[in-house]
Parts: sequence; structure tokens; C-alpha cells
Amino acid sequence: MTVRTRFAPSPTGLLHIGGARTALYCWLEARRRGGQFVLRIEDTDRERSTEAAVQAILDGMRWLGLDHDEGPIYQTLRQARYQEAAEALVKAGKAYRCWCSRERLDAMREAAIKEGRKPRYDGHCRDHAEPVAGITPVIRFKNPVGGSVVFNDRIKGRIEWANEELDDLVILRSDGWPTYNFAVVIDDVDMKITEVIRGDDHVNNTPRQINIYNALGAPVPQFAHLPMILGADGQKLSKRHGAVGVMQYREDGYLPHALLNYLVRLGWSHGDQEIFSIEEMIAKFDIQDVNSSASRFDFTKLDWLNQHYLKSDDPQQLAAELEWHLARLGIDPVSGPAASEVIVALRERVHTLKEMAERARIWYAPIEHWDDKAVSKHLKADGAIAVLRAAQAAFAALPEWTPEAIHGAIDALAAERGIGMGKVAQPLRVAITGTQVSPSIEHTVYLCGRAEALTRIDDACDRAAG
RNA sequence: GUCCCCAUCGUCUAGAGGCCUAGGACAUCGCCCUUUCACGGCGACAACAGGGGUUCGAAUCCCCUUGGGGACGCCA
Repeated sequence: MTVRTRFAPSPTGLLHIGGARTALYCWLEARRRGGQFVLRIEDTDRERSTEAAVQAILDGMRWLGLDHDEGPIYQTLRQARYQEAAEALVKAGKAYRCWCSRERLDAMREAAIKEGRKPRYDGHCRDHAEPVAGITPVIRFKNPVGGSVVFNDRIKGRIEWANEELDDLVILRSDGWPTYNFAVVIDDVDMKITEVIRGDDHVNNTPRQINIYNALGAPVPQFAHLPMILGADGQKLSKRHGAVGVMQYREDGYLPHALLNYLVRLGWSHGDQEIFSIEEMIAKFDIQDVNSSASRFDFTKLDWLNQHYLKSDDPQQLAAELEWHLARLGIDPVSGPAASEVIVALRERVHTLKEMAERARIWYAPIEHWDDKAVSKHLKADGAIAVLRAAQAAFAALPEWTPEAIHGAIDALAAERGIGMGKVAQPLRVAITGTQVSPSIEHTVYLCGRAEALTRIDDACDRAAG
């Protein structure tokens, strides 16, 4: 039987980091085992589901490169199927209509909590169902009374649940829409899902769902429940920490591969390996090796991974993404050096593309801010103007404008004047950038462009004199 | 409250009874490299939640405690 996994988000918000990891693991498991990955949109909650959220999920998946083989399948398009399935269970005596009022249900729940019991439906309509005027009935599933449900979770191991703990859950609401626990089972059966991989907030639902599978006479799939991802403070992820959509990570300058690599290692490992190409993830990932405990999201490590890929990926491949970030800052990428060359100069100095774009500004626009300390220390230093003028002349005479040639000129200048590199590089750095921190001096000068570099040296000399 | 799950350095983890004076990575702190900032190299700091068992031997198995988390809807 071919392996089929699915990712089934409800479109009530953005595709956040936890969802992204679940999607990744489902995708990885399907890919490694040569199976299929299905995308299903669980939108039966018509109050909270939105079209924008569906789009955000689709966008996030595409950005991460998690392509699905089937779908997206929308549950709202399958209403008739759920109704038919619920009706069939009623006919088979495995489900029944319930006319209990919400008031009665609420009162029962409150009483149970007050008495310290677990709130459960008392089965009032199970044996003597009687239509009540003015109430549209729901359909409830007849949960087995005795015994227990046992399943072997691929991550958590053996889990046993007493049927005593379960009650007769509503499977079809009075408005004709199925509830989550019913729709998932019908869908997973119809879509022939063999591995259900989802967040561990669903372990409690699993025994109920298994009972439904059994009532349906359908084969029960394998379950794998992923532990949660917590914020850096160990608390549930909130907007404050990182429960933002994955597309926010793009805006913050992260590469999809870095995020994927971070996520695959969060709760899973393969010996001491930290860096995984997508192919290696597919080859080595196994849902069975996933940890059973929750883990915290650590931006610092993500930053490290992001820089790793910034350093190791082909600058040409990264160029378009840097241009996207430049444009977001209001910088026209064609008004300065090639993005790929900027990447080479800055990739060892930043963790994100956003940061890189900000630092690259100096090569695309005039100096906006002069660092007073830098000016007084390096520009107004004795002999600085003479060095700058000499450098200017050397640059103007260079037969070709390359970092190597610039480096050679600066070297020669320092040697001929008998001064250290710092005496040449620092004044130049301030002249070109207005600060005393930048990439290697030859790249800093080179990326500026010859004409602009000469002009900036003029300006700097004026500033040093004045 | 009831049920379920979880528990190794600050963080992510290795560890499936002896290979553990507990390994790696991120972070932190040193040193080296160096024209700034970085990158890189080398090194340091740093953990088996607590208590009982089982065993010749336990981070690894069992129980309890504690601490976290989750679930108890006509939400998903």
C-alpha cells in the first residue's frame, strides 16, 4: 500500500511555525517513502474560516517548497458526503439524533466541573430519543461503552484510552455541517490516508476517531503526534514570539531552506548532523525518530543557519531575493552594484537578507549619516587628507576597476608611505561609508563604483578640512 | 477538577543497561587570525528535576513526587 500523508490546516489564521513543521514532516515522510502528500483545507467552521487565510497557507507552502500531490481539497465542498455518512451510521444503529437543548448541555457541563468531574454528555437521547418541538437535532456518535482504545503512536508509543472517558460526541451539527472529529475521519478514509501526522493537541481526539473508524468498518491509519513548539520562554507560542505566518520570515530576511533546516532539527536529529540539504532531509528523516517532548523556538540558531546558507548558496541564486529586500526599503537595485556582488561582500557579516539590504544602502544612495566619532578619528587625523588624495589618484589611474586592483593600489600606497594598512583603509572607509565599519576596504570601494568613489573622497576631504 | 502526554548543558539534541570522568551544535566567554566589522581556527564554561526500587551495574527499566504542556464544545 502506498504511503499517503496529509496536511490539514484550518484556514482561520496564518500558516505559523508549528503548522509549517507539521507540513514539513508530512511532506518528508511521503517523499522518503515514495508516497503522496495531500493538502486539505478544513474549513467547516464557516464563522472563522477566511479566503485570505487559505491564500496565506498556500503562499506559505509554496514559499517553503512543500508541494502537494493532491488538493487542496476543501471540506466545505464535501458537505453532502458527511451528511450521507452520518445518516448511514444512524441507519446502522451506530449514531443517533439528539434533541438535547444547549441549555441542558451547558447546565450539565457546569455541574460536572463544579463537582470535579470530567464534563461528558450523559447519553440522554441514546436510547430514548424523542423529537422536541423547536429544536433541530444533531447527530451523535454512539461511542462504545466498555473497554478501551489502544493505539501505537509512531512518536509517543503505546497509548491506551478508556472508553469511560469518552462520550457520545456530536458528529453532525444542527446546521448540517460535520464536526471536526467526524469530518477528519471521513476525509482520511476517503482519501486513503495511511499516516496521520499532526500536532499532539490531537492525541485526545484520536481514541474517538478510532472508534469512528471502527464503526465505519474502515482501516485505521498510523498516527504520529508531534510535540508542540514553544516560544523561547517556554510558553505557548504567541504573536509576541513567533506565531506569525511563515511569510513573515521571508520579510524578515530568512531563506526557506534555513527555516526548513531549522524546523527539521527541532525535535528530530540524525546523529551530529546539523546541516541538511533538502535531499538529505528526504533521505534521512523518519517520523519514528521524532522526539516526544516539546521544544522551544530559538531564533539565534535560526540566524546561524540562515547565515550558513547565505554563505554557502550561490550568490547568483540569492540575488533576486536580495533585490526584493532592497526594493522593500525603497532602494532601486539598478542604481548600484549587482546584488550578487553585494551578497559576496556582506554574507559573512549579517544573518538575514533584510539586514543585508539595510547595510547595502551605502552603495545605492548617498551617505545619509556621518558618524562623528569616525570622522574625527580617521578623517581629521594627521595626514588623512594626503592619504585620501593619493588613494583617489591611484584609483583614478587604475586600468581596471576590480576589488583585486583596488586592493593592490591600497597595498602599494601603504608600502610606499611606510604606514600600516589601517592608516589607509580606515580613512577610506569613513570617506566611502561615513562609518568605520564595513566589509573589506577593497569591496567597500569597489561596490561604490569608480566615479562615485572618487566623488565621495572629494566630499570627505572637504569634510576633513572643514 | 478529570484524563492524556512530557522531563539530559541557557537552547536544539546524542544516548535504546556497561563504550558516559555524558558526545555534538547554537549561544556565551577566552585566545589566534586581522585594515574595521565579521568569517574562520583553537579552547573554556555548562546538563542526566527529586526520591525510591530492579540489577553485579541505570541518563537508559519500574514506581512515586515535583515541574511543564495538552485536552475535556453543535472550534479545529
